[in-house]
Amino acid sequence: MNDRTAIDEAQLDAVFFALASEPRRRILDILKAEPAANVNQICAHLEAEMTRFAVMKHLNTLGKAGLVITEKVGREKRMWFDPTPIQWIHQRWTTEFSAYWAARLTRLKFAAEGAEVLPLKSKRRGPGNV
Amino acid sequence: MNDRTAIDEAQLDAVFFALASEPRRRILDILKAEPAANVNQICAHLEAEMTRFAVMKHLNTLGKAGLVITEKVGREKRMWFDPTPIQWIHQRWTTEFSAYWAARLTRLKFAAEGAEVLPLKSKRRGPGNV
DNA sequence: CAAATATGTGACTATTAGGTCACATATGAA
DNA sequence: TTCATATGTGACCTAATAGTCACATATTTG
Repeated sequence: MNDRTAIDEAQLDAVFFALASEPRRRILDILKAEPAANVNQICAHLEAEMTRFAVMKHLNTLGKAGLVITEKVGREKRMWFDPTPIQWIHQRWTTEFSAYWAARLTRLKFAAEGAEVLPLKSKRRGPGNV
Repeated sequence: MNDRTAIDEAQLDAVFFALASEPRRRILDILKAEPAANVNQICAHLEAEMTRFAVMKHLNTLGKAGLVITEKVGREKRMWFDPTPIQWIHQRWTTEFSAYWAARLTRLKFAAEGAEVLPLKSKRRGPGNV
């Protein structure tokens, strides 16, 4: 396999969703600064804002996104930040999107020369689109 | 100002949230392939899956994230994909996270040599954390 | 003007996320 | 065994999202 370029859309959803939360990004920052931290150690940083249960839910979300890996050690759970999913996205952006940026310049130049960007010929149903 | 490095956390939330949806990413793809498209033209690509109103809500979400810019032309609204917010994130990842990747290798090497990764000395309240 | 087109708004429902809590399990230590 | 620690589970409530629809506005065209 080793298919590093194929990106599952559902996995993308999970990663973006996990990152779309300031508390969860904070948790990743904590795990970056304090690798192998357990649940309570992470909670210690967020005591003022959240209970242990909320933190556990966030950790679960991050785990489902593949951004946090865990290892059970005795009665505690050690956790690490895993940047692999971020590398996927990074790759997608540096390929697909950088190609777009170049093409975009071309189109803007084209539009600046006074041409119609796209002909308007939509044949939609009446108002309401029902 | 021209402060390209400062990233507002709320704006980050908006961008990640907007990208955490397969339909919204599809809309961005459509806008990349069809710049200056109006609402109905975008709807034409999603007719089977969504009504016009749902598409408008997604466009609104993308607009709040700064991923789509609009221009009113007569009675229609032309739209473009704006990759600027993605460039912010891209920058953050290529600086902050690449620094972490290097540090992580160091830590894994350290851990592999048999050392305790972190001393356990949490002094939390009893079970339930109430 | 009247009719068709392009878009916008507010209300509504169903689903889901965020957060808290009571309670349960698992492990280590005295 | 007894107790404290570390984590897990399910229920619960509130708020926010996704999607649909009836209706309204603005603009072009005949």
